[in-house]
Amino acid sequence: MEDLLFDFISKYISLSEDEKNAIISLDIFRSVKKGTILLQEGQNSKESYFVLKGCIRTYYVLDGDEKTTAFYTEMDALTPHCVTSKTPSQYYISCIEDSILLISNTDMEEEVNTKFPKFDVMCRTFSSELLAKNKVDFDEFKTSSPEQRYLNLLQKRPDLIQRVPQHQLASYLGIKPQSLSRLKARILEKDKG
Amino acid sequence: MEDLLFDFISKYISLSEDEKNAIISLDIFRSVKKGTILLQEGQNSKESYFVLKGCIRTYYVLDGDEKTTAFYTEMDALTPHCVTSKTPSQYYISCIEDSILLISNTDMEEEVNTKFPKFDVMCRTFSSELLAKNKVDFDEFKTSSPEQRYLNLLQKRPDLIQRVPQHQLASYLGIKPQSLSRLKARILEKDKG
DNA sequence: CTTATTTGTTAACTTAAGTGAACGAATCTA
DNA sequence: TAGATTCGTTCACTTAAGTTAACAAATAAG
Repeated sequence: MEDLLFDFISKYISLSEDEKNAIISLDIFRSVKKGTILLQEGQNSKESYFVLKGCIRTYYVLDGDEKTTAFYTEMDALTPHCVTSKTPSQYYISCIEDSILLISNTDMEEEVNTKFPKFDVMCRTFSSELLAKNKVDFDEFKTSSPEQRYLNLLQKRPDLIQRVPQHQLASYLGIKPQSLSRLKARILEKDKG
Repeated sequence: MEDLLFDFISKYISLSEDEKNAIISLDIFRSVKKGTILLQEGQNSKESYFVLKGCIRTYYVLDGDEKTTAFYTEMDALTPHCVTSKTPSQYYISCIEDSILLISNTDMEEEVNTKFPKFDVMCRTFSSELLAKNKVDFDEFKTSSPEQRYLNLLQKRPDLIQRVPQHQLASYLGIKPQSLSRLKARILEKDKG
């Protein structure tokens, strides 16, 4: 399982065996059961997540119902807003599949970054990459209709549509579950006709 | 005008007079006329922008019409996607008011960051802050209706509604200009009734 | 200053999403 | 495994956004 992480890191920096061992000795790999809530609304947390296997999602509870805003799957990283802002979290994070996560906390990161400065460089690169990606995703969302968003997702993350409950997928697409059902039926009709 | 920048920077790090002078000597302050196109679709650019005064917007041209995705006003920073990805830009950036911008390029930044390591630290902090902010904005967009988005904007960036053309504002809200007009009329009706 | 062009609004009509309810299928859970 | 809950879909109806067109107001161009 560590190999997955090191393969990922190797895209940014190269690590010596010593450095790899140092990371392993941090003991940050965690097996998390489906359904586990990693972060709750109102909570203050210093934990960041990196998904090695499985899927976690972020969601708000507004007027009593859940609004799913993101899914994180293999090789996705998530630093919750509350960690950077140091304010209570506005949203929940839950594990929707049995997963293997890398869970780090801010204090530990500072220590590692001091010990291995190139780690710091990697994180900086990674963060600006994520920012750019997030903006593009936002742009795509803004400039397309629910139907286009669904078709887009079918292209870019076809696995999500299979592995994620439809009602969660619906709010991720910014619509109601009934609208997603209808929209899918509409697309099927078009393909036939 | 430099003071605006240094006030902003002082929120992250403190600068000596020498360091301030070094920044000024980079000669990165630019006056830009309304209507100027800073970046075009298909272009490769290494320039990043920081708005000291005025307003710039990013927009795509899809099926022949403009889709505005963001407005950057005083103290907002923008590193276009093409700069980080090193691929041709998918969108345009234009100046919608006479503005004063700080325009830097990647090469210059590297030089400055080597000379003043604390600058590098600042950028890292700033970038992860922006990422967090961008995610929250995306979440808000996803979880709300066009009308809610408009009301939200009225709260958070009331100036935008005044200074920005309505048809650009409409696509920023993910709707057509006609829908924005209607939506505003609807809100006025409600306030009366 | 006059003419074009762009912009914002309104209106009538079409299309798609929201809402509330119903119902089988899948999935917990005891 | 029996009963309860959750989930996905369908339907009828409501509401709001998309579309096309028209027109006045503001802005730009000559």
